[in-house]
Amino acid sequence: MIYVPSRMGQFNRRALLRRLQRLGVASRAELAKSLGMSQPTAGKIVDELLAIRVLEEIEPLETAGAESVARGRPGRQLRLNQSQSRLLAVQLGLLETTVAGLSLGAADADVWQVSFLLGRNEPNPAKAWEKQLRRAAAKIGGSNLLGVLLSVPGLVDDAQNRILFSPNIHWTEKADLAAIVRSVWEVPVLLVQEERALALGHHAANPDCDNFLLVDFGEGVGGAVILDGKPLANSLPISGEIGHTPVLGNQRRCGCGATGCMETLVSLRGLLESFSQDQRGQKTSWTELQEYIFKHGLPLWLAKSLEAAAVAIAGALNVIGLRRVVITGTLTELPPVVMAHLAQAVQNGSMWAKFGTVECVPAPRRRTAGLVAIGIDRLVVPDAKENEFSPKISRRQQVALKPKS
Amino acid sequence: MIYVPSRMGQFNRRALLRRLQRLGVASRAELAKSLGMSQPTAGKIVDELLAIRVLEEIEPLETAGAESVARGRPGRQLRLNQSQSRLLAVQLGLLETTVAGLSLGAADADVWQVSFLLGRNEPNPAKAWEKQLRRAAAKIGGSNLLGVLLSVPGLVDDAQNRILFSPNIHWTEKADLAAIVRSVWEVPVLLVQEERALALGHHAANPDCDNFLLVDFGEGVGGAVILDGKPLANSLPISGEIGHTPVLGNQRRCGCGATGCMETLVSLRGLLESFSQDQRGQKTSWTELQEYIFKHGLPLWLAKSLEAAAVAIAGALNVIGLRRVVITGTLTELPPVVMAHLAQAVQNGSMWAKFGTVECVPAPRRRTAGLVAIGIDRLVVPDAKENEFSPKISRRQQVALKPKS
DNA sequence: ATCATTAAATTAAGAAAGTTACGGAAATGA
DNA sequence: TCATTTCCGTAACTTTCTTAATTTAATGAT
Repeated sequence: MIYVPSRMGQFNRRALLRRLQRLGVASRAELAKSLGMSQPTAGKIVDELLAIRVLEEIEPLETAGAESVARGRPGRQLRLNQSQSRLLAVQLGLLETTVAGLSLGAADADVWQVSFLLGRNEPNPAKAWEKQLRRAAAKIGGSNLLGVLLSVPGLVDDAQNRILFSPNIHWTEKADLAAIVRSVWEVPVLLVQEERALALGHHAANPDCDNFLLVDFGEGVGGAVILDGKPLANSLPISGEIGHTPVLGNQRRCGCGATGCMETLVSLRGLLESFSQDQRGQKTSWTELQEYIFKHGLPLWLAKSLEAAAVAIAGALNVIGLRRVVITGTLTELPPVVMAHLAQAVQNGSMWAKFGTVECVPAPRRRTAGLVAIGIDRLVVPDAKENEFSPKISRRQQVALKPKS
Repeated sequence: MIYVPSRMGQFNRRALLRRLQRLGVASRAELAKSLGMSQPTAGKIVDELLAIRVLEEIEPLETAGAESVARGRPGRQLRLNQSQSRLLAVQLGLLETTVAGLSLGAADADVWQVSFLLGRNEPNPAKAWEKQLRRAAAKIGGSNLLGVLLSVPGLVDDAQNRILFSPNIHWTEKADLAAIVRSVWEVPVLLVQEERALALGHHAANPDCDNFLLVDFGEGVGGAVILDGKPLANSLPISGEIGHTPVLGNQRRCGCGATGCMETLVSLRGLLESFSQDQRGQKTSWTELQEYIFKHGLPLWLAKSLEAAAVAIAGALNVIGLRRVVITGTLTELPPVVMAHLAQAVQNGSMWAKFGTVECVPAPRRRTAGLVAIGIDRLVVPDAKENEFSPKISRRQQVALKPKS
């Protein structure tokens, strides 16, 4: 009744969840062996997670499909609970907001259940958004939820769980989005930077790909870094803003207020602007650009723009020490020659290329998978962060917060 | 006799050492409070570190200078042992190698005790180096050593404790430097990337500066990142190679084999080359450049070169999420207008500048302090790395390594 | 059919490293 | 001289891990 430490081994618990997410299906014994922990420990953690319905046991019938030449007692196979939507994903877009229920085992491509639009000239956008969100909530329901993951473009201040800066959706900077969402569902809410979700989604889909830089091309250009399977983040709220790396000689004004940002060249709008200029000011569209490249190959302006992007990417690779770039978004919709040119330019600027290969590959956006990964990491395991500098941090505080006896 | 876990709380031990290094002098109670651990725990760790002479207690006489208005029993003040050289630092330079004994409490500017040169055209440089090193060892001695820290330029593969690539000192790539040094002193040897040592040294001297990018200008241009007080490093051996970020439009060949690297413009040689070109091919020297800038202000070519460097720096800041750059080396020896221009250019390209200030400050090189920090972290606390993914990693292996009973 | 074999899961016992609680030690000030 | 305050160490206890032993559930051979 005196000593109230943090809950039993969150590290091990989190590690086990991550490993199970990676393996898909595994028995207690497999988990224990692959994590290097003892069977009793893995067993206890599994029991606890089963009790709160985060995991589920699979009937042996389901897996009987695989021919099993096992010798001893077969392990009871486990997986993340897929039977229930325990998480809700909300994606805030430029105009459209989409909402979906997600099971912990979900790792599919993005499938949204409900969506709504917000008028551009809404007088009170925060209020309007909340109203629409309530309507969506009524449609979707959501019982037994662990929490809501809110994917947002722009800078997210993790510590404050607020949006710091959003050049395209300014009203979100003032509004407390997390509070609004919490008022609707009354469960924990996490704001997640869009690109971070994408990067974690890619990681979930490619578990062996543990270190990479993801760059997403769309309205803007944003990035996120995964290091040893975990997002690169520090105590400062900004990261991954690769789109705002300046490009020497570029004079375009950026939405962020600066001049010469890389994204003014290779964002959707930037590309179309360049294309239009190249076509003597004619109005142009995305499909026209696709066709143009398909017919005439890579125009000079695009090659230059890609090289500018590659410089920023290669710089990031060199400083952080990476050898893999994952590209998502609009750029992957253009003919392959575009990605090829970008990849070559990245290769040319990358230190790693001198010792091996530097990969630069396109990939689909897997926002929901990334949100689920974050949800599992931050919502399933009850207790909060554990800082290496004070491993047993906040025990004292916990005593104060929830006194026992 | 069955359960042989990793030694008692390396995390806490390391944390306590780091904190003491930061505080300089502290009592057990102060350490416990500032780390958030209980007094008995801090006391036990301190006792153990005193026993192996890593810490020492200070006679109250020494500290009596400070007027103490303390109320209760005064704490027994502790500090890192300064009475003995427990670490040896070896700095491998382009031609010169320098060796120094360091006490754990040392945090002064670099003071080397012995140095020797290696001829440029040595037929067997590794052998010659070893011979010279033995002679230096005879001079310096070194008893009761915890280990040797070897600062090297170029890419270090931490996992292998080997040099991967060194454009200027190629022979080190083939030779196993760690083995050579170990054959001389017969204690653990750690290879440390030069810039990482500098960054940790800056951190040791400025404990409140927990997140920054350090860029060192010299023969080449290298960098290192400190995140939350710890060097940014992942499982891949390369990082901090900011000097090899390509610069759009730059056609100079770099020692690394690529074309257009930023360091071809702002390294010592790069600056002099540009200066010489600007002076119509006249041969020039560093002091002449200093005087020229002092007299005529910033020449256009230098402004352009600085802006190119700033782009690479700003890109790194934006991606990693930093707001502070520390500049060391040759660039800080030029008139202040140089740093001012660089700082302004970094500011212009940095995302953080939109929410607050971005610092870009010169600083002295503090190699030894950084090496001591690494030594304390990796040599004093016996057991090796602890991975979050398998918190109890290698316990089983330890049983195999040192069986008890 | 029964039993040995094998591997998974559980139970039991114990070690490590933390915690709180308490008491003695060493200073100051009334 | 004594009350007060703070530091430090000891004792008892808690959590969470471990190893070791046992039980359970399957396969294959006699």
